[in-house]
Amino acid sequence: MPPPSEPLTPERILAATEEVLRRHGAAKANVVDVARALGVSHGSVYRHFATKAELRGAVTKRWLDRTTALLADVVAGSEAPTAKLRHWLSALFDAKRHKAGDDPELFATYTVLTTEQGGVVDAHIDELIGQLTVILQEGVAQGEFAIEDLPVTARALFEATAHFHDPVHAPEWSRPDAQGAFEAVVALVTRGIAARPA
Amino acid sequence: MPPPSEPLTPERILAATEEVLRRHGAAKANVVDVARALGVSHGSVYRHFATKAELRGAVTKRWLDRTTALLADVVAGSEAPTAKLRHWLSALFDAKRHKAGDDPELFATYTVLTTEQGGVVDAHIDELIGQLTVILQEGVAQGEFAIEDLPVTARALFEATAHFHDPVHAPEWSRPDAQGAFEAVVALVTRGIAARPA
DNA sequence: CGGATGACAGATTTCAATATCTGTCATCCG
DNA sequence: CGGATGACAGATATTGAAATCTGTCATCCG
Repeated sequence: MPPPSEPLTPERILAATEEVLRRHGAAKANVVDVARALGVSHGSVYRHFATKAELRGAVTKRWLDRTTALLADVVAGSEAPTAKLRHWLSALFDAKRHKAGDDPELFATYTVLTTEQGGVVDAHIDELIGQLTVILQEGVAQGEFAIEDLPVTARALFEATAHFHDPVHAPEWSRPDAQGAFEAVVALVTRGIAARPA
Repeated sequence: MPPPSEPLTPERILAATEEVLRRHGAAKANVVDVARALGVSHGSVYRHFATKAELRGAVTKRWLDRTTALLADVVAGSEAPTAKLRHWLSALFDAKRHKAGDDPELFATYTVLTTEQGGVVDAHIDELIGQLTVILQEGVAQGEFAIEDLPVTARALFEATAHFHDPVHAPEWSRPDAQGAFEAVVALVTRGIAARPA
């Protein structure tokens, strides 16, 4: 067992945990394996994360935050509000669909993680709805959207498109008509918030 | 074992199966118990249903058809299209919410059944979307709705409201803000199909 | 003779013994 | 002395032998 060449940081532990999850799946990934991958005893891992659940929660947050960051770029862009909203929803659907389709095993692993880490997911969802709120706010300011209650509408938009981002619906994302169904829902909700021509 | 007082019909078998499912749950319900409840041998049950899966599928269909029938009354009513659409969506959400909330164990049982009986559920969904299509059709005819592709929009409406009828979202139906969230989504999609004032 | 029966084989589930894992902490090491 | 270690107790998961269930069919009964 070679001594660790670098100091043991939460960051290194998270990277190793991701790797163990990728290799062994959610059910068989355990703390001892993570420690072994790092060349330390499992007691050392517990110095940085109080429980296995906390460790898994941190990895889950990391995974979700990658999508949040991706979408933040869309929010920060300079498109017109309607285009930006469509872009944001497409980017969300695309990101999820690719995660699910490109590596189904890994996606299944993270589906288990998100299911057990409800709080982390709730925070992630709140962040996404926050991004939506920003886009809607811009649209109202520029006269493209007519919205009474911004936070409520942002949440409604998110829930109305759940079919295309909630992992429980992942099996349906690979259907041939998924893209068409997505566009139909986007068209529906987009019209739902559009300001009527003055 | 008293001889059956009435002839053994699919109908009687289904009623007995429902009862066994209610008593024992989806995991422990078995064909022998159904037969015992009817006072016959399990071989006799297999004369009417080829497999256990077929029997469970038939019970599942029955359960789903009760909701379909309920909603058909709304479709057959004489409300104005927008009101009828809201009424139909409310009735669907209410029916599901009550099934889930009033008897959680039974709901869990049928959740297992619907999960394993994908085809039966798909047919049920197609029926519901058919009902939606009728309402939308009326709305277009009466000038309340502006819709390009009727079947596609009907499906989009159904998917946009999935949060409030898909059993995978049942845990969220008992949240205090569920009704408000529902109304927000309904408002959103209703505006999305409304004809613009001429 | 048409329909019900129950013994049966193979598939599935249950259960308890066994093995592994989580989380703690007294001890060790640089 | 701060951080790593690994032995340990209780919790959780695995395993395989035993029990139950599904689906068939030769036989029986009215």
